[in-house]
Amino acid sequence: MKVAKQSSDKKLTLIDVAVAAGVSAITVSRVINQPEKVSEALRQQVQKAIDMLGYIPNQYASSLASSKSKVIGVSIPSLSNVVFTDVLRGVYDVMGTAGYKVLLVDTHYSPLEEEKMIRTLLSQSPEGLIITGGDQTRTCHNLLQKSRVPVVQIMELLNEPLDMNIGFSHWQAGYDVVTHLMEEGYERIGFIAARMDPRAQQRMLGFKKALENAGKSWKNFIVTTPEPSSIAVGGELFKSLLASTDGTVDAVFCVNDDLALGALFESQRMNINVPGDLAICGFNDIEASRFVNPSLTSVQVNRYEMGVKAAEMIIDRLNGKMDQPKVVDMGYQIKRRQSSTNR
Amino acid sequence: MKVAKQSSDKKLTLIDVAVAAGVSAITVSRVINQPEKVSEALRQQVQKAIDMLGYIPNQYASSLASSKSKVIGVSIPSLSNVVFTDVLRGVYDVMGTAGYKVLLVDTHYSPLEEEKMIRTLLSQSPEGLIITGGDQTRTCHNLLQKSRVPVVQIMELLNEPLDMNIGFSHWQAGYDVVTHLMEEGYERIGFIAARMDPRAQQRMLGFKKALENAGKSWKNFIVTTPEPSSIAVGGELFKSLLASTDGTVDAVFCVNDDLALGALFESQRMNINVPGDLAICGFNDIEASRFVNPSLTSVQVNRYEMGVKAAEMIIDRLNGKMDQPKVVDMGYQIKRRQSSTNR
DNA sequence: TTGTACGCGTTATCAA
DNA sequence: TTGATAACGCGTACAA
Repeated sequence: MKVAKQSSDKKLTLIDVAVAAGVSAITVSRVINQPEKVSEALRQQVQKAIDMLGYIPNQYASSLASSKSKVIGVSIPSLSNVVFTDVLRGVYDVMGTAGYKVLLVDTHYSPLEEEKMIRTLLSQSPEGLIITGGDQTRTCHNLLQKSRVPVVQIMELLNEPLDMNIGFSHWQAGYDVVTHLMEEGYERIGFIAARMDPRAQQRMLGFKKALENAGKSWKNFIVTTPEPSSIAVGGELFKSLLASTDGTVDAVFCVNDDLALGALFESQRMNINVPGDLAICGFNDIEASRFVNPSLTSVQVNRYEMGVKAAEMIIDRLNGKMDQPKVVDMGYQIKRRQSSTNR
Repeated sequence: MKVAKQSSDKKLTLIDVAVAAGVSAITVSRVINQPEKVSEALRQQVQKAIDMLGYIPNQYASSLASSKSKVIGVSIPSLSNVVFTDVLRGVYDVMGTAGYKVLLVDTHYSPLEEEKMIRTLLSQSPEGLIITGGDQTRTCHNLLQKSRVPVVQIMELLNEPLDMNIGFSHWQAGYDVVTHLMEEGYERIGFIAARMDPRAQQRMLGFKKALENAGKSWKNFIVTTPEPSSIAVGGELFKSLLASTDGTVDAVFCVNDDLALGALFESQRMNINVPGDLAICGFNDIEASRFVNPSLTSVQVNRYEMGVKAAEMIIDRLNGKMDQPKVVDMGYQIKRRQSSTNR
């Protein structure tokens, strides 16, 4: 026997609302999705029933029927890196107001895990995908291409984007940092990096090339570790660099600001004068870099805006605007601060 | 005319795979979801077809039919606050390995927005929900209760949890910080805070109570702003506090580490000796606090573990383990460092 | 403006 | 172990 208790265990459906409001199911559907197509009177009547019952539409049924998921998949390598969460904020803010849900996955910097995660995302029939960088597995690229879902690859400029692409040249930024240091008169420039993603690799290649172009060797002046980046690791790497260069290094390019802060704090403890005896340069320009003493030279990128733009690129595509550029260079800016100037 | 091209535009379905493998749809379904119920031979045959076609199941159809979404909803106030992303990592790591997808929403610290977001989450038929704190709207609480979805409220201990709850007492932590400062001999203790969420409020109440219990007044010793927290704002608030106390303040309890770093960096620029002339104490114990010079006293909480535990509480519930505790006190620890000791 | 019939892709149920 | 059939809850297409 079917009893229509208000707080029954059964899930509320369109039909329950329809019965309560004395209309048909499709009318309730319209009140929710295309209210302008329902007369004022009925709309209110139905809305009242919806509120009274506390009805919440079943998104699965809706998506299945309409083949519209209103879901955007996002894949980032790490949740604990402000670089990615900054971009995420931009994505969320745009997607949220545009009525899209964001399904976020964390790949832990592993292409294999990323492939698994992207399978997960695809099984949700996302209308768009925002993924980080270009080092996906071959299988993953195939899946993405076959899916025909709009994809934006973010964070770096790629040689062969799958579809759309927004980022900047990490290679050039690395090159420019070294150039800046040399212009400031530093001559023995070291490089420290922790677990390197493809973007960190690019920065390092830019670093090497700049030194080579200046006729310098980087032998013994690069110290890395497979550990993840942190302030602690930055301090350790810095000490290693000092050791491997017999203390002759006079500038350190740190592949990110966490490492740079670690190097700076460590040099403070060692009574090394920054920038007098040593220049330090970071990457990403997190807030602390601007306020620490001495303030830290770093490479600034508009990450939030990158997220916003990536989201907009997806939305434009979904709205049929096919004339938009598929590749966007966000650029970057070297913020010259005390740690590498005023020598 | 229906043609079965391999790279047709039509989406692949179970049936396409079934046809390719020469079995029925339900068998393909079983290969994917309950492989042990299919004979070895058929399983391989079907798996080959799946791989060849690059079939990806439609999660909406699956969820609709099984009324299992394998989705967990998570609601946090901010994506740009490491406090929440730390917890998130724990949630993602556990949920990921348990085969759940995480639908994450950002409420921007607004209960109204949160209500909207939680509606969104509920429309995805989540099997569990992890939400931040207890200041949801009345309507939101009703929705949650009606939904009968397992809910864990995180970050703080609540008087009346909706369901499950994990966190710690921010009030007590605030009280303890002040006690610590007084034990170290500081007597004129100030408090600075930016836009305060309920947890920051609790810390402030603990601060006030501790001063009152010591027979002290906090008049003029509290400076706040509705802006969001940042290092920059920390510096500003610190200067305001100096002004409002005529420079007599000898210790500052900052409601979080960002503000504390701002206060510290600012006092360095003003040549104020920390901890000699001034103690600084933060909250959350982010990594920088441990490494900055002088190192910063702060309140440490195992946020990652909190996320892990919250996820496990949901999963236990889903697995029918009803005997688990519904409230978990994560506790906290005051990390006494240079900024408030060695006076 | 409102309603009817049907299909979306999968799984539960039951039967073979 | 495998398969046929009927849901799942909603939206589309079309009709009234």
